[in-house]
Amino acid sequence: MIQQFINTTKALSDSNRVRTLAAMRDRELCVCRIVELLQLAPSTVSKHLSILKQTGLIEGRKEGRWMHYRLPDDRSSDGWKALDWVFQSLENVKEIEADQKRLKQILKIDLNELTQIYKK
Amino acid sequence: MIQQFINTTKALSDSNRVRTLAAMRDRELCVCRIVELLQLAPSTVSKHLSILKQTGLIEGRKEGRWMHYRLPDDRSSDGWKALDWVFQSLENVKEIEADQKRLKQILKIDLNELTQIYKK
DNA sequence: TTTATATTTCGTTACTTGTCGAAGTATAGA
DNA sequence: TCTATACTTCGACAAGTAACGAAATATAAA
Repeated sequence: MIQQFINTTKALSDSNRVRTLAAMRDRELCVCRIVELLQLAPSTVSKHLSILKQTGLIEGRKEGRWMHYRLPDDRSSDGWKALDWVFQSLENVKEIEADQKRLKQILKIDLNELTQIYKK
Repeated sequence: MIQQFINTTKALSDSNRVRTLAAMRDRELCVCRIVELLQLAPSTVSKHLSILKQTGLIEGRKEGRWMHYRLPDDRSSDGWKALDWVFQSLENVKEIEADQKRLKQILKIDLNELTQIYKK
């Protein structure tokens, strides 16, 4: 089905979703950290994550109250074929580099503290 | 700029545009043949082609009254990095195989005859 | 020069998509 | 058990997009 491929390209045609994938490159992330990175409403981020999950670009794992998402475990999956191209295309893209820098700070924050931040 | 990458994924997130790229894989095509393949209005096809051209996924060449489009000459371009992934993903996709078959018939038709077909 | 042809541009319309806040669900802790 | 928390689902709305036909442009042929 060509629709499967189109679903993947559609999933990749939003910059917030692409930034999310880039942020997950080396680690899994809980929803609240992505909310903090993208500065979007939790409901919006959740929608983005569900789209990425549906196309097999990420996987989810629930741990207590927190939901953690990461890139697929299976390196030979179709999802990873797309991701390899995405990450190659994103090399030296300054917005992504800025995200990586900011993400380092966000990762230092304890999960219990973090959600206090965007509550205000 | 991440926007450059997003423009490419947006260009690839329409099945008629993807079918067009697949059809051009082994040959350049004039607009009227793509109109015949996709069964869309010429103005619609023209718009699709301009989107593909703007993102560097195809190149255009004018010859008399006819406009011919083809994949980029420069195999090492960013466009081709995307195209390599696209074509790999499209392997064994039945809609694309059906297009290739139909395209063979369309290529037999002389350009001067062809445009009479969708005029009715 | 006039007419026919191939394609593009423009304006309109129907549909899709990203966003939010409110409400719902599920889990942890008091 | 009750409350707070982390996330998701739902409904609404604004912005974006694919489609068409009509008009414009450019080239070839009469």
